[in-house]
Amino acid sequence: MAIPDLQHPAKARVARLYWPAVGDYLPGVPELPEVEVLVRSLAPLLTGRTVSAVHVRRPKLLAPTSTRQLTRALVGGRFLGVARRGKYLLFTLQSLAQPAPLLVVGHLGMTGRMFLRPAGTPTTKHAVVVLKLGQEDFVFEDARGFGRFTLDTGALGKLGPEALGPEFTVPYFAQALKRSSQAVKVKLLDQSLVAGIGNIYASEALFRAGLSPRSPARRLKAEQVSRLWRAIREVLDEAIGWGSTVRLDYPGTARRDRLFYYGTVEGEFGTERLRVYDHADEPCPRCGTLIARVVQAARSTFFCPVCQRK
DNA sequence: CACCATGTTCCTTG
DNA sequence: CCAAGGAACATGGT
Repeated sequence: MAIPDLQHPAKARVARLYWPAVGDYLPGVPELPEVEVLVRSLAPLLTGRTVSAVHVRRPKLLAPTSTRQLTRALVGGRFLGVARRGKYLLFTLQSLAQPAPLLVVGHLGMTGRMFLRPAGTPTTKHAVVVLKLGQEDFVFEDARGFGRFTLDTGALGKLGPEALGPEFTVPYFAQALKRSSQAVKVKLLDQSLVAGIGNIYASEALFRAGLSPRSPARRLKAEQVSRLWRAIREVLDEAIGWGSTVRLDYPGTARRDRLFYYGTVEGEFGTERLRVYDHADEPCPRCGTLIARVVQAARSTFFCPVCQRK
């Protein structure tokens, strides 16, 4: 299937902010590419910095770690690095409390954000954790509270291979899909099968591969599995590339957070990126047929009924 | 005001 | 034990 030209869409539109300023929330949730871009931007800002104090505003998001445990572990600690596993952020620190490097596991949930801001800035309404780093504060805020910031690493063990990693191979993918009668779209969201894909890029990958989201996973032919595997890597790689080419301004003022893009609202934030997600009843960029929206496993799926026949 | 959106976890059912 | 399906969680937006 010919891959439509993403860089020069026939009908250029302007995107809306992926993570707008607080008080201006729009649909959209961070997946692997957004977390990767965030990790790359946070790593140089945090590495080497020492935590002088910890303020916990919403202890629930640390569970099962207590405020006291997190504080004891982090105060006096020094950041060694920031990495990513699936949609999780991994912060490693040299703690005063123990000789071995300490791992803090973060997750943005649906509305989480992490950024640095000058020390002394008033705490925002949805702040979960604030780490004092001398001249600056590292802030994790989350309006809806599905995110995490914890010493508990249990969730990591349940993750399948990284979507962009060497262990996610075509043979592995084919084997994993063969075991399920569920729709392929639903399986793409299964973090134990492959880690990092969420609702947005699942629809995008299936569109790129020209496959129906409703095909039962085990019915895909070898050639279709290969195409989907390739589409997943391309879609995620491209999204990371877009994010990392954008200047990384951290929030503080509205309209300066330019990290992530998607959507169709007119604005000054860049060019439309996504081809089917949230585009119900708009023309398919490839054939012009109206994009359909269906619900699978209680999540919206967007696809072109013509380009993505069973 | 009722309902929607969403990632993850937990619970139930087969 | 596993696969599948659905509820629960939380809360701003519509």
